[in-house]
This record gives sequence, structure tokens and C-alpha cells, in this order.
Amino acid sequence: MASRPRRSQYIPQEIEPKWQKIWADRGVMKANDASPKPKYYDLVMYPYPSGDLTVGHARNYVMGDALARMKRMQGFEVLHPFGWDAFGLPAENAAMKRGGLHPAEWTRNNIAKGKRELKMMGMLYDWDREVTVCEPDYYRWTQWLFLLMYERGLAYRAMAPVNWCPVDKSVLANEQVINGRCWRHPDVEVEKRDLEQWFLKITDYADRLLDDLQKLDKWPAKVRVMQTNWIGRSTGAEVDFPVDGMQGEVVKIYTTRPDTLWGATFMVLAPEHPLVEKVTTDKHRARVREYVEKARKETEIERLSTEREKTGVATGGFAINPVNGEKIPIWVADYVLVTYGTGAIMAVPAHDERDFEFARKYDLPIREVIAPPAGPHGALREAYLDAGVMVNSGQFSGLESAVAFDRIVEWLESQGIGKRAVKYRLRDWLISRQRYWGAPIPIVYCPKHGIVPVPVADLPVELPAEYRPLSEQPDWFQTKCPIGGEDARRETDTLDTFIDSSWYFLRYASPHDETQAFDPELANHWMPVDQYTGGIEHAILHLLYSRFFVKVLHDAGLVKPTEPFVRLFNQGMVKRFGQVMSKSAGNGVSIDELAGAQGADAGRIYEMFIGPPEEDVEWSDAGLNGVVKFLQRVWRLVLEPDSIVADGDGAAAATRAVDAVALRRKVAQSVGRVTEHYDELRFNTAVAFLMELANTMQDYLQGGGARDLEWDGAVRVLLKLLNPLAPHACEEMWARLGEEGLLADASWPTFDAAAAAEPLVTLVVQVGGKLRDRLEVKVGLSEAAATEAALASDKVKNALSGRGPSKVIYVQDRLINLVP
RNA sequence: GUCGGCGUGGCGGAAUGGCAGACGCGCCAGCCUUAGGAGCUGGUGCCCGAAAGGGCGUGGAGGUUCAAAUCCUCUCGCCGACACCA
Repeated sequence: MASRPRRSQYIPQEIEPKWQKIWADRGVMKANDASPKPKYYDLVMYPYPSGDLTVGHARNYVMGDALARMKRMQGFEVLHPFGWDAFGLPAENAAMKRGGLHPAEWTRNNIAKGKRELKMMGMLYDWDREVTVCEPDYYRWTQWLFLLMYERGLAYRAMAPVNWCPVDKSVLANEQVINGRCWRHPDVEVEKRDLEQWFLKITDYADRLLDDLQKLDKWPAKVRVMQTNWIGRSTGAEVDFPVDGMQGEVVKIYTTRPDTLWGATFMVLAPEHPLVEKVTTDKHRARVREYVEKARKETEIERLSTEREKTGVATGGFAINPVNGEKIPIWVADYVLVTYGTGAIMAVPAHDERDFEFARKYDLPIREVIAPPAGPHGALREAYLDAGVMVNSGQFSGLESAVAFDRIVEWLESQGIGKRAVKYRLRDWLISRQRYWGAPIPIVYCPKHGIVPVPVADLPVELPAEYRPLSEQPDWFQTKCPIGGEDARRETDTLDTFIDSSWYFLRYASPHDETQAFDPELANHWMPVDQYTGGIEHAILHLLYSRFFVKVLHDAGLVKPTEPFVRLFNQGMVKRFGQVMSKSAGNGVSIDELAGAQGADAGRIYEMFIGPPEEDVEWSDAGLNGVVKFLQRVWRLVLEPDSIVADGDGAAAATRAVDAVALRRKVAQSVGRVTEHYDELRFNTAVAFLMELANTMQDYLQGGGARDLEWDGAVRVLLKLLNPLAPHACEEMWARLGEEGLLADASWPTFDAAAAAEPLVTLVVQVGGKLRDRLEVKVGLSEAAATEAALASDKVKNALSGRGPSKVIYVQDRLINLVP
């Protein structure tokens, strides 16, 4: 190219910084709170500033940025903010690794680096609204939200086991426990310690979190299913089983199958169940204690093999089945979880796989009470789980088990031995972290007044400057009681970082408000988020927590919406060598490398073209060249059409010449398809359509098409459609065409149905479902006329081998099918 | 184990039930050029055929339909989530 000076060259390294500066100077990315335009809140999941933003992150952000740019051109006032999930473990680990480095310093360095890279990719974020959760002006309000929860009775303290490394004298996250050992000390077994912890009562919102999923019809079905399963609501009955020989002592069990009550042949308590000691007879005490001890330790270490054989011991105690007065033995087994239901079950081996397995192993009786359609088995080979006719069930025998549920529950209630009950898999959210790098929990423990929340006026409770566990910094944690001024002690735990991220999207609405977490008026203006884009790895926790927070804030009268995110999209991960890309894994491709190689625009298009947005993709540089070629071709089409005409091979080009009508049609069609696919974030096909448009335009030129208004229109549409993905190049070309700023002033092209309509359609003629011929016909041909035209074709006559069709199927204007 | 998703050329992948393989990579041939990893033109699912044309083709087996990559049943393979939730 260097040898052809007549051509202007596409040199991204020159034009990209230039346009980035112009955009910044013009402030095109700023969201105006007072704009009369309709709002569009385009949110991408903020990253952890780990210092290695890769092309994997960029894939998410290109989608968000392209959408924001399109929406701006469509006349929306777009809020497209960015921030940093800056509290958390990696900063502490990095600080530990490099002795002397403070997590704050490490974090801030990474943020600076990441910000530079994002700007380099041409992302237009409203940096005036940047949010960094580790800064006091943010976590002040995180603490305030905790106090709000506390005030509303949603935060409470309870004992909970934590992973404890005896060498580090520190709590470990679950991910840091590998095979029951500390990740940093593979020879050291992690201990389980019971510590007093803070919880949020998310279970109070279980029903609403579940039911409102139905409103989220623009969320991927997959995520809704995952959340549904996570919440895990089941309906059943709680039934009281008196303990034999112990006046007034009952074991409450939970079952989803009250229709199988008559088949209960034993009872099982979780090892941690409070009644275990009581029901155990002296004869069995030693063995039971040994089992409980062992079970406790095992679950602590790891539930490695879930397929392991069930174990348990008899307590020697008996319970009375209240429905038939039967005495059934009470066992203890670790397959019953103390954390679910009542921690105790009635075991119905005939109709439950687990109970069946257990009964077989310990030779406990199995009694069939639900007969399959084929009739009772007598000797069961496996548990029968489906519905059937109830047998051996007193007055309910003969009833269809499927319809018996309600009647049995009513009867239990009338007898005072049981009641309807709903249970959840969801547990309350443990939010205490015995970590330095997080928002301190704003609580003071006073010997006189007990748990005392820090007054809002005293927020933030700032982290001490020194990086050391808070519990080892008496200068920091020694304080006075806010109520009476007594010597008191601060809470030394910090908040789970998921709290930070459960409300950051609200802070963006009024990021500098020093009087409140967010301005309700502005929050209600921008909320809910119209499009939320991020990784599937947050399908459950982050999204569930954010939904929970918004519901609580709604109940507190602070936000109107009950759901934060209208439309959710989970983009796939970028992998390399089969693994998720990251610097620490050594397979990362940085944004620097991508933008440096062939420019940000090529990188942006390539990120989108590499595969379907929701699928994981394997990174390779192979296709990047094709994208660069495409950009260069657009450049030539727009600015150097002469060189394209000159390159055309007249003879060849004539065979697929595109006339003005065909060009107009293609342009109109592209507007429709590209707009629709951008909107649905299907960027890979949108890019393909843009390539098709460029191909068509090239054919038009090479076939001798005039460079008239038709052509100029096509050029402008191409630039506008391509602008969200390749903004620098398009702005530059637009400017060279002598137009005003593309981003600032241009509007999105509108779809012209008339231009897109085809004056002639291809009538596809099938015989017996097989393609036989294609005929050019007028749009809207009647069925009779279409059939006549089809039958005139020799090929069709051949296929019908002389006979006429016995049946004619005519579909739209495009297809006719003759059945011989 | 349960739930969910996915199997289409050499590769990434397109296809409201209606011309399978768009778009791109790669490859082949040619053109252009003061030897470029640039640009341009044509070709490129498989088989038979010089060609025209014909046959076969979306993991496998059935089914529904005038018509199936697409819907249904079974099956094989890969991936993901949950994992004893009574």
C-alpha cells in the first residue's frame, strides 16, 4: 500500500486516539439527568480490578458500548456507567505476596490501568459517575444499607461454622479449602470453628424472589431455572411423632409425601439434631456419640463422595407414628441434613430411594403403601416414587395418591398432629467476613447496651490505615458506646463483597450524593436497568442478592421498581487453550495486545464476530485479519471508490452486477436486520450482515453502478450501522465526507419496507417436497396462477412424470409444492 | 444421579418448519506487482460425471408433515449447573 500514495490509508493508530479525545472533550458519554429524551439504562457488570482485564472482559464491554452507541443514535438518553468491585480477597492475597504493599494501593493501580485500557478500546463510559466500592464515600452507604437491614429486622447474629486455618490464624473462603486443607498449606487440615456471624434474612423474601421470576420474561430461561432451583421451594407437611415412653416429647418431621405416612417404618434424625441425646438409650449411647462425632468431622472436612454408601446407627429409642400408632425405631444418619426441613424425617423405604437404600443396608422393614397401576409388588426391587393407589393406609386406602395430599393434610390438621408447611433450600445469607479488605460492619458491642448500631451520622466506619486483621488493632476497635459512652468494642468483621455489588447500580444514579446512598428521585428516573450484561457465573448469587436488596428498598419506600434488571444477557466466556482466560493462568490476551495489534475498531468487531455472544469461544488470532480487511474495504468504498472500480474485473463483475434497485433493497434490508440483531445483542450475525452490505456495494461499483445519490445514501447508511462497532473509523470517514459529528448528531437510519420489498420473488417449486425449479414471478401471484406457471416448467413436468399433481400446496409468495 | 444446553463443511459458525452451509477463516487456481504475509477475480459439503446433470447429506434410529438442522420419541456423545433438600 505504501507504494500507492494516491490512496488515503486507514491507520487506526492515528485516528483512534484522536477521536477518543474528541469524544471526551465533547462529553458525548455523559448522561443528562434532566434530558427530555426517553432514558435507557445500559449496564455492564462491573469488574474486579485484578489488573488483568483481558479480551474476555472486553467482549462484555464491547456489547454494552455498542448498544449504548446505537441507543444514543436512536434518540435515547443513555446511562452507561462503569465502576469497580474493588473489595475482596485477591487484593489481600496480592498484598501478602508482595510484602508491604497495601491492598488499597494495589487496587488503585489496577483501576488506573484498567481505565486506560477501556478508554483505549473506545468505550464511552460516563466516568463522572465512576463508582469504586472500596472508597469511603461508597462504603459509607454500604454500611448504611446494612443498618437499614438491621433496623428492618433483616440482619441478625447467629453461630455459624467457618473454615479456619490454624497456621494463618485466619478464616478461609470455601474456595480456599482444598480437600479439607488450606490452599496455602497443603499439609494443614482446616478446622471448623463456630463463630458468631451476621446474617441477612433473605429467606423472608424467598416467596417473592421466586414468584417475581415470572415477571422477568426478558431473562434467559436458564437463569430463571437456576434461581428457581436455588430457592428450592417445596410444599408438604410437618407431622409430630411422639417419642415412645417420653411424656410430651415429640419429633417434628417434614415430608413432601404425606400420602406415604402409613409406609413409615423408621425415623431418621440428623446427627446434629437436638433430640439425639435425649432419645438415645444408655445401651446405644457410646455408639451414637461416636457416630455423631465422626459425622461432624466428616462434613467439616468435605463431602467428597456424594455417592458414598449411607451410614447410620440406631438410637435404641422409638417414635410413635401418629397416623396409625405404630412404634418405629429412631436412627441417626448423616444423609439427613440438620439445615433442611426439621432435621428429622420419617423414612418410607418403599417410596423413597434414599430410605430404601438405608433400609436394605440395615435390614429395616419396607412396607408398600402406594400401589403402581399394575398393582402391588409384594417384594420391591426399588423404591416406587410415582403416584398410584393408596393401600395399607387406614381410611385413605383406595384413594389416588395424587389427589390425597390435601385431604390428608386437612385430616392431620383436624387431628392436631400435623400441618401444611413450605420449605426452602435457600438459606439466610452469611455476610460476615473475618477479613481486612471490606466494609467494616457498623456495629459496636457495649457491655451495657449490647449490640449498638453505629449512628448514621458517624458513618463511614473507616478502615484503619494499617493492613492487619481488624481484630488485632485495638487502637481501632476500642471505642465508646454511641448510647452511653461506655468503653465498647467495634465489630471487627467486614461485609461480604456481594453486599457492595447488590446496590452499585443504584449509586450510579447519583454517585456524588453525600447525604444519602442514592437520590430516590434520580434512582427512580433511571431504574430499572433496561439491559444488564455480564457473565453467567453471576446467574445466582449476585443477581439474587441484587433482587433481594431492591425488594427491601422498595418496601422501605426508597425505590419504585421491585426488580432491578428488566433484560438480562449472559455473554459466553472467552477461553484459550481450553481454559478461561486470565493472567494468572498464563493464557490471557490483554486489551493492550488486542487494540495494539490492528486497532481498537478491528478488535471490537472481531470480539463480536468470533462467535455467538452467549456461547463460550476459543480465542484465536486467525480471524482478526479478515476483520481488518473488512474495515479497509469499507474505507476504500467510502473514501476511495475509484480504486475499487479500477480493481474490478469487468467480465466477471458483469455476471453478478448489482443494479441501483438491488442496492437500495440491500441497504433497506441491512438497516432492518442490523438494527434488530444489535438490539438482541446478536452481534456476530449483525457483523455478517454488514459484510454482506459491503460486498453488495462493491459489486455495485464494479458492475459499473453510478456514484449518484443512491450510492451516497448507501455509504452513509453503512457508516451509521457500523458506527457502534467501529466508532473511530466511522467517525473519521464521516468527517472526511464533510459531515457533522456522527455520534453527536447522526440519527439511526430507519427501515424502509418499501425499498426492502422485492419487486419479483423467486417462486420455489417443489414436487413431493423436493426442489425442482425456481421461477421469477410477481409478488402476490394467486395460487392458481402460480400453479399454472409451475406446471409450465419442463423440469416440473419431468418430475411429475407426465401425471398431473394430485395436490397443490401454496405457501406465501415464495413456494409452491406439487404432490404427484 | 437430577435439571438444563449443545452436536451442521478442513475451522468459527448462518438458517420465522419452506433453496442447508449466510458471513468469515483456511485452502486451490488465476490476475496485478520495482518477489509483499497487501489488493483483485474465480472456485471450495460429499459421491458419480468432461459438462449438463444426478445422487447423498445437519451425531445415530424411528415418527409427525406436502415439506424437518428446526417439532415428537428413543439412543449415543460433549458441555454446564445443582448435588442425599425428605
